[in-house]
Amino acid sequence: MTKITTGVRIVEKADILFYQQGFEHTSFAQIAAVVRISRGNFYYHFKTKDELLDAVIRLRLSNTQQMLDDWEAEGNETIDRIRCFVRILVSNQRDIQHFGCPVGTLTAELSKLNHPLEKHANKVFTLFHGWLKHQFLSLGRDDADQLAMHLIALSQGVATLANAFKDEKFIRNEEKRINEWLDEFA
Amino acid sequence: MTKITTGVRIVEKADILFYQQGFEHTSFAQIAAVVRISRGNFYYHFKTKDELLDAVIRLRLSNTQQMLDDWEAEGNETIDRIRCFVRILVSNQRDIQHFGCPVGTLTAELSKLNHPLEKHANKVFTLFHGWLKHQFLSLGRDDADQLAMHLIALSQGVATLANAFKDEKFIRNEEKRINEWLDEFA
DNA sequence: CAAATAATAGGACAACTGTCCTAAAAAATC
DNA sequence: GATTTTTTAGGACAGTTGTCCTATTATTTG
Repeated sequence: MTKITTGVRIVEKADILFYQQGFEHTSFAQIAAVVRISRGNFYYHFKTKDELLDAVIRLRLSNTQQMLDDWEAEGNETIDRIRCFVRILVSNQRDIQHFGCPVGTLTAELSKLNHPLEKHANKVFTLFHGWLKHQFLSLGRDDADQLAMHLIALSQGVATLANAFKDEKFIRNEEKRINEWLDEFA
Repeated sequence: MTKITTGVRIVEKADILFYQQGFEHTSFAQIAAVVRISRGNFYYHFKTKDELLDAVIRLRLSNTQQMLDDWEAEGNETIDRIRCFVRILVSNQRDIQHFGCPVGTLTAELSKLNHPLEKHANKVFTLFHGWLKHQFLSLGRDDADQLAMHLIALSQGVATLANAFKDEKFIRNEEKRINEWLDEFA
């Protein structure tokens, strides 16, 4: 049982708050309150807000990579691996309705802020894209690149509308539609 | 030639800045500087930032309705009317790459802020949805509601990824894909 | 032209932001 | 147990935020 350092706890809480409230709208004071440290102590762990954001993005990259590796290791058929990706929409349905997709909303926010870490945040998208492309290539598709982009775009759109309309049925409908589309590749 | 009042100019500039920089990240001071009025004078036109946001949303609703009415009046076939909607992605390509979709990004931001005007902003989506549903109904589809949602979701996803990857070709690819999908209904 | 209304400018206000300093407490090391 | 290093708390700092007040200038109305 390894001890969880304060630095890690800060990043984990910041990760959640950035997702639920947005990066800019989340203040040091609020994170400090949630982590239960003083604002002054914050500076010891992270000198700037961007430094903290960088750590949050690295955490997300690591978590995403881990998830993709797990899907790869489960020993499913390729097409079912892709369905794992689609299933995120359903299993994270509640959060998505409340806060949208964590990847899409962060990159959108950083884009508007002209934030230097925008490209860094986009790497999460690149991770998904590389993995999906690899799957479609395994299915012998030479348009794997486009197919991967298309599938990510689809799920992004579903997340955006689910967040706007808070409609549970909509996600189910779209999941079904996507899976039917995937049947063509099986 | 009707005179453009200062109040209207404020709303128009705020509309642009909210789109390019986000609602929260845009300050009164900045809008005042762009409109070339003093910060003090701002209070005469809009008492609170939410009041200004409300006006911006009403402007967007009005502009959107106008655009939909124009598409309706152009006398095209129904399927080509729907293609008008798809074409926004291409004709607004540059802005979308820089700032994403104005509708999707605003609703996403307001959702994270838990802002009371979130539902008001969502009405722009409802406008598009109602119009698209009507078009699909004209094509005799009894799943017009779902089809309209699906098409909006698609374009939202395309906008999100185009913004993240700044990829011009991607939008073209997806436009083509959507139009091929629409061919089935012709 | 005079009176009333509309519009503007400049600044005050408290609250909050990210950042940073310093002194004290806790923990680890020797 | 003494010393060094790590971690913490509290507060200061200048800058910005949305909001609001008041005095002055334009414009319209009678």
